[in-house]
Amino acid sequence: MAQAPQVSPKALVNGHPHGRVPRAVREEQLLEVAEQVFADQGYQGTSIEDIARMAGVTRPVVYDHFGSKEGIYLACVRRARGELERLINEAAGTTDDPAAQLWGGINAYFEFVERHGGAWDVLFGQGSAVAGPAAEEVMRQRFATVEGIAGLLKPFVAHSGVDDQAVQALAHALSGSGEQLAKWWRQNPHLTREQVAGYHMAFAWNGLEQLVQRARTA
Amino acid sequence: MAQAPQVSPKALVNGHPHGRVPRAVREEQLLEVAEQVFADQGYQGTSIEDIARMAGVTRPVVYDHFGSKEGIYLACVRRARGELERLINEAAGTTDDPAAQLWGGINAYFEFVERHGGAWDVLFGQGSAVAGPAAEEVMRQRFATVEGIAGLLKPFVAHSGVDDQAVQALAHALSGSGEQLAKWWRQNPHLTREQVAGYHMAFAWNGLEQLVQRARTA
Amino acid sequence: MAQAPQVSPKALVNGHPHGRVPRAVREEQLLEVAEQVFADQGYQGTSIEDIARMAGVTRPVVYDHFGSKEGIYLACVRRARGELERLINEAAGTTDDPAAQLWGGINAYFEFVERHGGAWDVLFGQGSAVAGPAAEEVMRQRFATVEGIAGLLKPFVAHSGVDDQAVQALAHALSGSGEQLAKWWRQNPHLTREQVAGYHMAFAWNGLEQLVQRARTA
Amino acid sequence: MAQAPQVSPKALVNGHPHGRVPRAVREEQLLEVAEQVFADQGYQGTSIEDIARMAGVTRPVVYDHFGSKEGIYLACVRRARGELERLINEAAGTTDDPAAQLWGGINAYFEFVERHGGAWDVLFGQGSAVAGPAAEEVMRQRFATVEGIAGLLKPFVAHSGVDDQAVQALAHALSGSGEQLAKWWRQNPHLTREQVAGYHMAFAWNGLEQLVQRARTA
DNA sequence: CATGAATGAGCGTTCATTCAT
DNA sequence: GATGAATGAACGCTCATTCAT
Repeated sequence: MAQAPQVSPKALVNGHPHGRVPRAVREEQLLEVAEQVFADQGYQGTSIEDIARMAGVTRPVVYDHFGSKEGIYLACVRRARGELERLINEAAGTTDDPAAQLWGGINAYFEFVERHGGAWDVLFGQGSAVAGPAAEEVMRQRFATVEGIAGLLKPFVAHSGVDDQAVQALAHALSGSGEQLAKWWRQNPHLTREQVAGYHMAFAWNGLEQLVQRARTA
Repeated sequence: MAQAPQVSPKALVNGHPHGRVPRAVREEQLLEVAEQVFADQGYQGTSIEDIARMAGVTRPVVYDHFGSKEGIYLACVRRARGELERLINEAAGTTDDPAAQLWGGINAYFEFVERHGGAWDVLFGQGSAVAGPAAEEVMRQRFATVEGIAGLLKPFVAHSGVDDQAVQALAHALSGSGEQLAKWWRQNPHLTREQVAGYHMAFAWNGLEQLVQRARTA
Repeated sequence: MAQAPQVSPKALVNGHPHGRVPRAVREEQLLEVAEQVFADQGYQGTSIEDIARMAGVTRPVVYDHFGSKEGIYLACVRRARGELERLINEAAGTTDDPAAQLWGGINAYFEFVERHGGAWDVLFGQGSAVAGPAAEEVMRQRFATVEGIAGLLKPFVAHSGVDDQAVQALAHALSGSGEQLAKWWRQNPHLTREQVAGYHMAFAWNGLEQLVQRARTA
Repeated sequence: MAQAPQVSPKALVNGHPHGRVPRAVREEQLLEVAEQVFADQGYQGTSIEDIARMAGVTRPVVYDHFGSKEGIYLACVRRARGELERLINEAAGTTDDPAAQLWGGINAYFEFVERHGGAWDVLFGQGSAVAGPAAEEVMRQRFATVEGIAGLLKPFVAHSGVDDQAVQALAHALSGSGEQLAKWWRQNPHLTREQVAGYHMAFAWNGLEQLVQRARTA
């Protein structure tokens, strides 16, 4: 009679795989854990031991997979940023209308904030507090994302007399305002995503002029 | 006849007072040094020894004046933020026209970036990379500044149907976009202050809509 | 008809056999690799991983063959010393004339230095820097070689009133001077083997007295 | 009445100063301790903690004084070598007769072996087992000593047709034979200093030729 | 007001070694 | 015969902080 395939029972301890585990699985698990820990305690406040303990392994396992503390940190950052960019691009790709596209992108960003809190923290919150070489790499990535946003904006302002440099500036301003609004939201969790996204849209689309006009004529 | 005030000849070593020095002078000097070091090396990358050495004193002196590493760091942050707020408020106080006031505030911010590089770095750049209790205090201060900006915005949108919460949101967006533009500027020093301030003004005042309109009709 | 011996086509990777390989072959290969690595990086500077990587295998293979780091190190040492002793004895066995025999032995030693650089390094150079139990075993082996040299000297000083202990002392002195001359040579590669061997021969055969006499009468 | 000067009672614990101790004293003490520990356990076998514990202090004290493990090791080596050179030069300076000078130098060396066992071990025994950058520095120092010996030999072979290079070779041979004889002595402590020195003198002064002649005519 | 000496605690990293497959 | 995964135990080094002087 045919034997059922002998699946070794990967015991789950604390929701984490325990004992011998394939490389790819361990890697993913470590990233997940590390994201959380870096988000909670920041880079300097996190020790490799913290990550290892929470993953139910010993320190050398972490080093075997990521080589150094900076290594696993940057891997976290890359993963988070990849996810963020994916969401934004996806949202922006569904329409050709500028306002709709902006709205889509903004919404995507705040969805990211809401649903990938840890990842957001690593990119913009507590977890982003690094210095030294890692900081530079992180900065580079941040600028790359903004570059991407600039790429999205460009078609809509073509022939408006706005040069590439100005578009870049706009992209930075857009991204920076979103970031700070997210921080504000985090401190005021009673706000809804729609509200915050609405505020961002209003500011980014209309600027302050129209509000001032409206106030004057009121 | 009036005696000239008896100034004891404070020997200057490395441009710093050496030997016994009145408390207040030492304090100011230590803050100056610390600002520079924190700006250059970040919080975690700076040791009390670094600060003490650059100030030409021994570590206990630093502890005597500021109690702890966090202590001197927060003192730096407070000093820098005080200066920033002073500049902004001063600029905003010289006019009643909303656009002019916004322009003034924005300019004040980028003047701060240009002329108090170290202070800016401590507030928004390398030097701002802290975690833990200090980070929270820093965050509180950041929000206080934004609160101040909101206070400046408020009169201009009164009766426009915009509530306080929305004004706060606008203030955050304004501040966040400025911050990110400053980061961008720092990476691209060939830009002039006028340019960057102009980009910020354009975005904050008009938003993206007008640009898009202009592009469409081009 | 006679079959050609069925040699399984051992794929060579990096000049090393790859995949499954007979025990004896692997062993030899590992020793070769280890000699080189120990010579280059010293005992403490070499990790089992280094050896395994350079041999194109994984660490457990090394353990399977030599049991421990000390194990493979001592195997290296033994191999090298065996080779050295073989060369010296061979050279010494070809004549009965004392001077010729000394000259032969000395030449053999410096030939070893020249042609088996790695082995020499493991015995006397960088690679010989061990401490602990391994160091004692190494010392024992070194003394055994000297014992062998003493055995070669003995016939020539028989009946000269020189006892065994003195012969041993001579053998140590002879070996020590050769070792240091080899170190000197290694730092001054422009010297030829003949020169260095000549210096050693002069010192060991004539001592300093004759030189001094010659200088006096000059 | 005059107070006796208040000498703070430097408590000695384990023969070592305890508590606060002037820098120079601590430095000397640490070197003494380190020499012993390095001699006993070798470089790799010694941890900073070992040294600190034996000195009755904590690790940072060692780092404060010597900066690194290599730092304190090299300081040990330098001290030991300084002492060795001092002894040899002193002995060689008391006479103009070549044989007597050689005898003096040889005796000085073996006195060093006898009375500064730890120092000798650091220079030539267990303790000398280092690799890497430290090894190179150590090698340089060793060669410097030999250079010094060559300087002593030179006057005596002037005009004998022996060039500088040959004198260097002789100095190396002399030093190497002494080193190995010392190793032999260490393994055979029943030998007296006079014996070992005598063996070295015989070898270095007469070489093997005379012995062989004597044996032939016996 | 300031220093010299010292500590306690922690962290990043490495490595020899093992065992199930 | 060989691998992939993991561990336990150190170790070098740094740093914030304290206290007697």
